[in-house]
Order: sequence, then C-alpha cells, then structure tokens
Amino acid sequence: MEIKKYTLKGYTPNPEKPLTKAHVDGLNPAQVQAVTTTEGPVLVIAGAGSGKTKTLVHRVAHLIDKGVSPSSILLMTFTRKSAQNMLRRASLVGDRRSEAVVGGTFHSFANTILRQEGHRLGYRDGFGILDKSDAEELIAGVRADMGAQKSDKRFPQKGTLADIFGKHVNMGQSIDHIVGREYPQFSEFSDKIYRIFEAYRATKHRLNVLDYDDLLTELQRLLMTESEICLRLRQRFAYVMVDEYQDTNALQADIVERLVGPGGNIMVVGDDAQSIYAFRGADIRNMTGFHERFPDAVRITLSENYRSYQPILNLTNAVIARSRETFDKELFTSRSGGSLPVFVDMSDVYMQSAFVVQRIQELHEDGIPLSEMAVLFRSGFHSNDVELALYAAGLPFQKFGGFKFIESAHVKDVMAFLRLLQNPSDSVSWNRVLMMFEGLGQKTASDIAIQLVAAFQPATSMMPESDEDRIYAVFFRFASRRFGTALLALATRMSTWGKIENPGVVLAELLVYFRPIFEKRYDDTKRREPDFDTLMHLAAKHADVSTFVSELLIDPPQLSHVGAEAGGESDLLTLSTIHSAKGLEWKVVFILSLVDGYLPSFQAMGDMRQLEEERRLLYVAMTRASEQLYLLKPNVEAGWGQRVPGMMMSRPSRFLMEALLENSGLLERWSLTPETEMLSPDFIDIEAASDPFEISERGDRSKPKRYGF
DNA sequence: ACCAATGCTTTTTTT
DNA sequence: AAGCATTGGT
Repeated sequence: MEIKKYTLKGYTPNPEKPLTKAHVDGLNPAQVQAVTTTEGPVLVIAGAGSGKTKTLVHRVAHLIDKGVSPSSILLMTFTRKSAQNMLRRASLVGDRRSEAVVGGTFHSFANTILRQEGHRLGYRDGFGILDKSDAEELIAGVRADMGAQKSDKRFPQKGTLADIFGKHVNMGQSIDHIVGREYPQFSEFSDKIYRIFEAYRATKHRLNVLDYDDLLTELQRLLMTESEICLRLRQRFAYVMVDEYQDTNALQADIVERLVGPGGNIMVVGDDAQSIYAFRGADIRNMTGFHERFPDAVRITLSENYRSYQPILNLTNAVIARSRETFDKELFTSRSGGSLPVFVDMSDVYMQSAFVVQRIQELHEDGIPLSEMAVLFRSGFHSNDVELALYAAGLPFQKFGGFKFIESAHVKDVMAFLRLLQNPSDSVSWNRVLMMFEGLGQKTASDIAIQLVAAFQPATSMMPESDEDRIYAVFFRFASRRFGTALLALATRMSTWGKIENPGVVLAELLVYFRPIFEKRYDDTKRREPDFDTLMHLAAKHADVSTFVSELLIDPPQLSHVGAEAGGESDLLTLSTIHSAKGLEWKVVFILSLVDGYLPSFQAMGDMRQLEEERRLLYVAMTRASEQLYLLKPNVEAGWGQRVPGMMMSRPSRFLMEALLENSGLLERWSLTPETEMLSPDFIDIEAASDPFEISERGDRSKPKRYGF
C-alpha cells in the first residue's frame, strides 16, 4: 500500500524538552562557546578539572535539541565506560534520545564497521581478534618459521617485535626508521624485521584474525579504498567529537580526518599537559597541529578549574610549569579554602601501608565515603603491600589497571574455546586448547592447528562443509593417538556449543567441560574460581558469543581485582594505576611511592621525552584530587629491577623537588612516629628539613644509576 | 621425537 | 605468576 507524504509546515520534530537555554545554564562563557559552536572544526583545550565532560555532555544535549538526530552524533572516548557515562549524563540533561548517540573507543568503532564491511577487504564473517599476548605468540611462530636462528642471540624478542610493528603502524613511520631511532642495536636486522612483519600480516589474514592495530589500519584502508562507504559514513556521522585527543596517534588522527571530510563538523577535546600515552605512539602534534589539518578551526580554552581547592592547584601548577607545553593555561579556581597537600616521609613500604590504612579509616569515620577516596601509583605492583594491609584491616577496595583478570591464564583458557566458536581458524586458540590434553604437547598441537587452519581456508573443496565436519576430518587423523578419544569428544561438544546462541548458556556448559582440566592444571583453584562468576556475569550482558568475545577483547573491564570483603559492598575504595585513573576524580587522593625510580620509573630515566611524560603522569595523578592530597614517600629497595638490584631508593621524585625549588611552602610535611599512632599534623619548615629534600648535585642524565642514593 | 616436570628470570603504563 | 630454557622420562 502506498503511503502518502504530507508535510507539516513550520514544524520541527518535537523535542521532549522544548528548546530552552537549559543546556547553557550553569556554564561559563568558554564552555558555552564550546557547547554552541556546533558547525565546523573546533579544538578545545581543556585543563584538568575544567568541566570538560560536562561540556561534552551539554553539547550532545544541545545538538539533539537543535534537531540533530542522535544517531548521527559520534562520540569517541578512551573507554567504552566513559562514553556510556557521558551519554547517561546527557540523558539527564536532555532526554533519553541521547542514548542513541554512537559512542565508544576507536577500536570498538572500527570493530563495528568492519563486522559489517570487512568482507570487502577479504575477511570472512566472524573474524577473530588477537590481544597483545596472542599477537606476540603468532609473531613468535612466524619468526621461528622464518628461521631467526638461535645463533642470532641478539635478534629481537617477540615482545620487542610487537612493539616495533605497533609503532610502525600507529606512527606511520617505516620500520627501518623506528628501529634506527629506538632500537639501534637491531639496526642490522631491520630488513629481516620487515620481512617478519609482512609474513605476520599474511598469516593473520590466513587465520582470519585482526590484532588491535589492524582494527585501525583496516578501517583506514576501508575509508581509503571504498569511497562510497567513506561518503556514507560521513553523511551518517555529521557531528564527530573526540575526547582525550592528546592521546591519539597519527593513525587515529587520519581516521578522524577521513571520517569527517572537508567542511565536516568535528570537535576534539584534550589537554597537552595530560598526554601520557606517547609510549604507544600517541602524538601531541595531533593537537598542536590541528590548525594545519583544519585551517578554519575555532580554538577554545577551558582553564577554570572546578575540581580542586587552590592549594592543590598551586602545587600541580608548579609541577607542570617546568614542562614545556604548547598551550598555556595556568589553572585557577574560585573554590576557596582547602588544606595544603601533605607530604609524608616514611622508612619503608610497610609504614606506607600502615599510614594509608589508618588515614583512610580516620577519614571514613569523619564521614567521607570510601568511594570518594583513591590510592594511585605508577605501576601495578606498587600497591601490593597496601592491598595486603587493606585486606587485614577489612577495608573493601577495587583495583584498576595492571593485570586484568582477562589476562590470567585460566580465563584465557576458557576464552580460547569461545573464540574458536567465533573463528575456527584461530590457530593461537587451537594451540592453547590442544595443549590441555594429556600427552599432547607443543609439536602435535601445532601440527593439528596447521591442519585445522588449512581445512578452514576458503574453497578447500567444492562441497560446502560445515565447521564441525572440517574439525572432525582433521581430528580423525589423530584418532589412534592416546588423546584421540578426548579429541573427538571435544569436537562433539564444540558442535553442540556452536548451536547455542546465548553466551551465558554456552559458558555454563563450557565450564562443566573445563572444570576437570582446570582442577588438574592449577593448584590455586580457590583463588581463581571467582573469575568464572565474573565471566558469567559479563556473558549475560551480551546477545551472542561472537559479540561477547570481541567486546571482551576490545573493551575489557579494567578491573583487575576486587578486595575480599568487596563482594556485595557498594562503597569501595579505589586502587588504580595513574593511567587507569585518567579522567576520574576523588575527594581524597593518596599517591604511593613518590620515589625517584618509581615515578619517574627507572626505564624512563635517561630519555628526556620519556621523562617529560613521567612528569605529566605525576600531574595527572595530583589533579585527580579535589580536597585532600597525600604524597607518600617510603624508601624502597630496587628488588628485581635490571638496574642495581638491592639498591635503596630514597630520594623523593625529582618532579616534586623541582616544583618546590621556588616555593617550598606548597606542601605540608608530616612526620610519623613508629607507635602506629599518628601524630597530629606536624608542620615542618622545608628549609629546616634534613635529608629527603636536600638538593644534592646531580650527575648528567645519561647516568641514571647515580640517582637514588 | 616428543612430552612434561623443574627451576630460573622477568615486570611500566594500554587499546 | 607466567614465560623461558633445561633436563629427564617415555
């Protein structure tokens, strides 16, 4: 039946809320400008705590109220969680329509597009995704095939190769160039490294898998070669916003540019002072050179800080003042009052833990919820001792960053089965699964895996075969081996699982099968057990196995650990690496082990660029605090570090000392007495202080060993 | 030839 | 805690 079109004149689609100024109320002039400048390219320099998220949220609501369709707004953020957060907040400011906004990370966006259009690039349906360790394993295999013999003792390790490949791809520079600059010791091999890279690429294609970088490069290739799709996407996403732009790399910037096209509407938001991902190719020139890419870009700077009290800002400003930023923005606030950041010097990490626990308990008793407090640190393991102390004190916490639970061996075991259901030619997962059988080792596993991959190549036979038939065909060749029966039993199971849609159900069945293997393989099953519940919980959120698997790999929950008492608690203390704390804030922040060697970390010393990144890391950590900031400095022993094991590190972070050079009154110092009992704030004049802040003569930067004594 | 158990080393930060 | 290299056992 034909439906007649009838146009209502002078009528725009009815927003659930009328067009009002609601979306600019409560914003400062710069924020209003950012919200209302909707057309053309816009660069927003947003200092820490300057209401960046609020601005983005209001902008989304504003666009929707203007009549822009929510599904034509694309919001790129650092994690899926932060996208969801923003869209939830936007729905409070505006209405529920904002939930239809497309949001996520570059990788998840690429994944979505490639699932739809990947066949144009030669991928079969249900391509798999390799996480970092899978990728490294595959690289190791390729390297072995190409005969990087043992005699080449100095040939790069798989992890190094992966790093080189990653930088090559993300920074858009030749392998030769990267190796020459960052790995000069391998210069002579750069030819061979390049050949391994090409072979690795071919292998991935054969296995129908993409690694993290491929998600981006293949999206880029799609945009380049399929102009029709590119144009369609440009029309579809008429308004693009990118958060944390300072942490994007050349590849991502190129994708943005292609996606937006000439004359498109793009807003990027970032803060060069908070750029902390250069180690994986992030390039600040995406921000500083924004005007070269988009000449008519409007630049807006948000520098009023709504988060922290002035004393905290004074210190953070002093820390960052010594780095050379491109965009000047001394942060200021109208939040008066607040106490000085506290510096506590302690003799070892046990004392540090005792202090953290006791102070948190006191503040908690004073009425500050645990969820308003955080303990931050440079590297995952820096919090080990604090975690033990928190357990002992019965304080519930959650830990972000460092090892993720998805990376632990038993979780990877389970996931390997699921990934094979998604993509049966994933030889990395086959290897993992096959090695679980008794009497089946490295060699046989890889033999079987090779045959399986061959069986899944397209056009192997004229007859269309089902996945399970192909698997059976291969397994039958090994039926007479010791593990033959078990192998065939697995094939049967897999074909059953393959028919179930609901990932929760598949996982439950899978766990029944896996449990005996699990019990035998691990001796600390008690500790690992709870992760299966977590997995079940996550699986329940997804519609099918394939999306469950890829989402878990692309946007893994950052949670690495939940404290024992934390089961049903809702008021949890946060422990987090500084990287994972990006964009968040708490009333009270403790920064652990502010020792030269931990922050800056050893490995960053001796390289100015890396050192500068460490400084920004400290800046990010300190600007997370709104009311109270505790800087902790125990003496630590360099245990297993490559450099001088056993060396005592007792100098406060150089960044802190430098910040205090001109004004030592930025801090308050507390001294602890060993009776577990804490003294009331004990004001010590920094000038009069003894050892820790004494500025000694420093050697040149190329000799990092001199620091720390 | 292949598997599996044992002991040594390594650990930044993450999509 | 997981990966590596070595070695002993089948």
